[in-house]
Formats: sequence, structure tokens, C-alpha cells
Amino acid sequence: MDAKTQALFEARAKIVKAMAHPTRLFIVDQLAGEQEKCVRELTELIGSDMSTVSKHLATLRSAGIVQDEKRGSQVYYRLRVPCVLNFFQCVESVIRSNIELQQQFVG
Amino acid sequence: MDAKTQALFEARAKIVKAMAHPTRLFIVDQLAGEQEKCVRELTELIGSDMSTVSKHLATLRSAGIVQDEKRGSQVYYRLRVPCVLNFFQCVESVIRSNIELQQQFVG
DNA sequence: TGGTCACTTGGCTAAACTACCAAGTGATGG
DNA sequence: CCATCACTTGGTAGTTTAGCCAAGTGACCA
Repeated sequence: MDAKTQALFEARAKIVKAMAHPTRLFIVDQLAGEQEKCVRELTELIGSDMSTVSKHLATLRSAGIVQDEKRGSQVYYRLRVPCVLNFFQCVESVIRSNIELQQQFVG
Repeated sequence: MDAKTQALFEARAKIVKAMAHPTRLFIVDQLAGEQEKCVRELTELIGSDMSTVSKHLATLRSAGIVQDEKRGSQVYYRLRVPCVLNFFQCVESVIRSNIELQQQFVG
């Protein structure tokens, strides 16, 4: 794999890695349904420390998946690229396919 | 986040995590173009130790993204769910969007 | 049956990731 | 102003991951 190809796939991996955590997927899912949410709202939904949520959001932001906007003392986050929802559809179809495979062994 | 939701997003994250590495994204890309490849072929393309490639393939297999078939002394891998290619399209559009954003700062 | 190829697995170390607490910054309300 | 809320950042300990080498298995060939 030459350096250029390497760089290309590292760039792609950065985006995918930013989604590779249950909490961050949950955040994306929430933002997909609700347009925007502030850190406190997300923190309440998730149930972990606000500092943890803030760092997850920073990860998503640095990958370009979400964008933030400060309004008053709150910071609102929203999805920057709607197609990330396709991720979910595909992930779900992998999961379904896995279940079907397992049922073949059972049946 | 209740236990059920937690479990759902952990299952999804497992799939996404399996793709969250440049080498594994490269493998998926290769398998998308070529139907199937054996471990040796992939190892030559990637250029790292075969044991490393084998472990990456095991990660993808355990997530249900690829399937393997042993023929003779070789093991051939192929994509199990074609939609993973949508991942790339979306990832690319995030990257494009990031570039556009950066050009706003420059321009 | 001995040697080689194709592959997987175990072991190990270095690096990356995660989550919490604690501390610091800004905006808001009394 | 002072307290509080909303948020980010630094520090740190525990866990996970990645890569290589070495060793083991199975297929194939001479």
C-alpha cells in the first residue's frame, strides 16, 4: 500500500473511528431525530459525566460529523452531514444478516 | 440510557468499530472491487505481516462484515453485506464537507 | 515423509482510548 | 459582585488495540 493510499484510508478511518463508540452513535441518533441538542440535554439522556459527553462531542466535531453553536451559556450540537444516517441502515442490515446466519445454525 | 438502548448501541458500535481502521477499510474496499481475495493476496497489497492481516480479517469476520471460505490451502474472504459500500460514499461526503469548511476559512 | 506454502493463534510491548474527578472559563440571575 | 449553571480541559488509572515474532496446523508437492 503506497503512501497516498495509506493517507486516503487513514482519512476515512478517522471519520469511522469517530462513530465507533456506543455513546457517540447514540448522540448521532439523537441529533438525527431532533435537529439539535445541547450538551446538558445529551448528558441527561446518556447518564454519564458531562465531561465525558463533552469529550465524545469533541471527537465527533473534530471528525466533521457534528457542528456546535454557542447560544447564551449553552452549546448546541447538530449533525453536519445527514448521510450518516445511512450508516445506521447498513449497520442494521449487517446485524439482521448476522441473526439470520445464527438462525441457520439453530434451525 | 436504559439497558436495552445501551445494548442496541453496543451492538451497532461493534460493527462500526470493526471498520474503524485504515487497513480494514482498505480490505473492504478491495473486496468490494474484486469479489474475493485470499489472505496472501491481501497481505501483499497491504504490506504488513500476514498475522496482522489475518487478525484484521478475523475482526471483520466476527462483526459479520466478511465471510471466509477455505479452498485448498487458501482462505478466501468476501463481503457478506454489500451495503458497506455506502459507508464509503458517506465518509467521502463528510471529507468533502470538511474540505469545503476549511476553504471558507482560507477564502 | 520431509519440506514448503497458507494461515491462525499466543505472547508481548507500545500506543490509543475511556471514564471519572477536579479545576478553570463564560454567561446568567439575584 | 457572588453563586450557580453550562461547558471544556487537564490529569490519571484501567482497559483495549495494533503490530511483530514465534510457534502450531493443515494442504500440497516432490
